[in-house]
Amino acid sequence: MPKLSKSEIVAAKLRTYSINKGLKPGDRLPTEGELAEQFGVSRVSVREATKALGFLGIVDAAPRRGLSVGKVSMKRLSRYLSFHFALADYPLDELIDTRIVVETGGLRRVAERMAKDPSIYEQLNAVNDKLRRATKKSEWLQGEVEFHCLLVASSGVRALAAFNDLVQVFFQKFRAGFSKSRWKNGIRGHQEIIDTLRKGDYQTATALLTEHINVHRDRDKLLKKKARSKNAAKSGEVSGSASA
Amino acid sequence: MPKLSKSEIVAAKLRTYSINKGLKPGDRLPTEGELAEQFGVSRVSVREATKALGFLGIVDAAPRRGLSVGKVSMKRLSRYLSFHFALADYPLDELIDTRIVVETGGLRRVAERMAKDPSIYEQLNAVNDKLRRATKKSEWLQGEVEFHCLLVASSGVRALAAFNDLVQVFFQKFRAGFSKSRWKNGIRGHQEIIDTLRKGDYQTATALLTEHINVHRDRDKLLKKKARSKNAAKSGEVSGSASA
DNA sequence: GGACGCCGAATTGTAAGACAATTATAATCG
DNA sequence: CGATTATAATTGTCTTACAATTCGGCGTCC
Repeated sequence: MPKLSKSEIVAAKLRTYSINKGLKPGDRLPTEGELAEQFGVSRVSVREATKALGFLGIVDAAPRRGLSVGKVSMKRLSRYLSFHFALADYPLDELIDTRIVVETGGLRRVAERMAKDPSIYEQLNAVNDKLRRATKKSEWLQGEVEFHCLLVASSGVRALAAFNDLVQVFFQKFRAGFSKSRWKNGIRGHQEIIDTLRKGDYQTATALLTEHINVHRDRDKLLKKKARSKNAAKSGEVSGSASA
Repeated sequence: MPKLSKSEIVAAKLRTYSINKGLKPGDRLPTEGELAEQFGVSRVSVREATKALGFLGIVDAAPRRGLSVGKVSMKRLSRYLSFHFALADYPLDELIDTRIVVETGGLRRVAERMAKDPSIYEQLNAVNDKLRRATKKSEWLQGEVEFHCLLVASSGVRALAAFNDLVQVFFQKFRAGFSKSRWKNGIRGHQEIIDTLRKGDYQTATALLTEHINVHRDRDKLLKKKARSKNAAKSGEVSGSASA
């Protein structure tokens, strides 16, 4: 159990403070100086906490205006996470399992809401259309994530959607090496899924979506096999030191 | 475009630095002092950046060892999702939906793993036994959360478990007013669920668990009806400290 | 009387220096 | 050779100070 630093404690206290006061995005917080006094730490420690939270958009700071509560945006989070993907490896199998649980778990509600509100289908359709028009890989990657996030968000279960945003960000790197023929397959799969949902058949849609996500699992196995045979050839890899 | 603060610039430079050097988790970074000199800023600015990245687990810092590239963990990121939860204040219905999706979503894997490893059943059983011996409400509350967390953790999908831990915490306040007769029912429900899982019948277990969680939904409707007629003042009782 | 600009004060942003806390490495002793 | 202690390097925290930014009011000019 790692000991928490003061700035982390301050961050935690800020959270409970926000909860206690029932603060909503936009509400003002005490100034750094007041927080320092209230928490019994120096302004530096408070700053390290608020600054870190500021990176994530959780708090907003400006001179003279002071601190205020921001809105946590997964976009913001993913900005700082993005460069880390190349380095960190979360086990793909578990990520896929997670995706399947979260995405398929919302499907019944998506179908229900779709029946009441046709615009949900239209939105999903629009994203998939945009995906068809994508030419650059970056466009496609973004659209792919957007589709799956919108799908879960369409369930109306916002907590689930927030978590899913995060998972998608983690997953992004595995999508990177997809060939163009796979794109087309994926887009067809999306269309099948939302069309099936519109008919109210969420069970078939669940099977389709599960298959759609499981494609990555097969791909990963191939990659690993390749890596193994390559590794067998040269087995003396030591990572370089970091100092300049 | 908002002007970037120096610490944000430092964070960005750290990114290009890491990418250029091709660093992997565990690799060492220059010290705060060296970075400050290299980037032409004070150590304070460097610290604000590394601290923020440290919150996310992207960098790891320890005295004498210095800075190193860290491994991003779902658990770590869940801490920031908790801010999201705190600020968003989701209605109970959505939390229940979330719980159902996450907890039932893991059941198939729990059953599979249980077949291979009987100790999983034993552990769940032990927690439920402890629950039977509980006398104080606080004991029961803790045990209840422990059971549901262990259940999801038993699926072996760690990201899902991390998220579930979070949901349980936010759900806890709704459990507070349960009567003792409900306890007994809940414990019987737990037993049924794990016994059914041991038989490998995860589908029946899914139905049982869904029902078990849905009990809270009914209760909430009653409470709301009462609250409407009373139209009482709101009580915001949340106390907490930084958990380790 | 109203719009415009300017000035001052409050607050965050950045800096430098010092010391405490922690821990990896080296030195020492049995 | 192993365990223990000493040392040094590095982060963690505090204090103080000042620069940068911006909000609010005040005065001036039309």
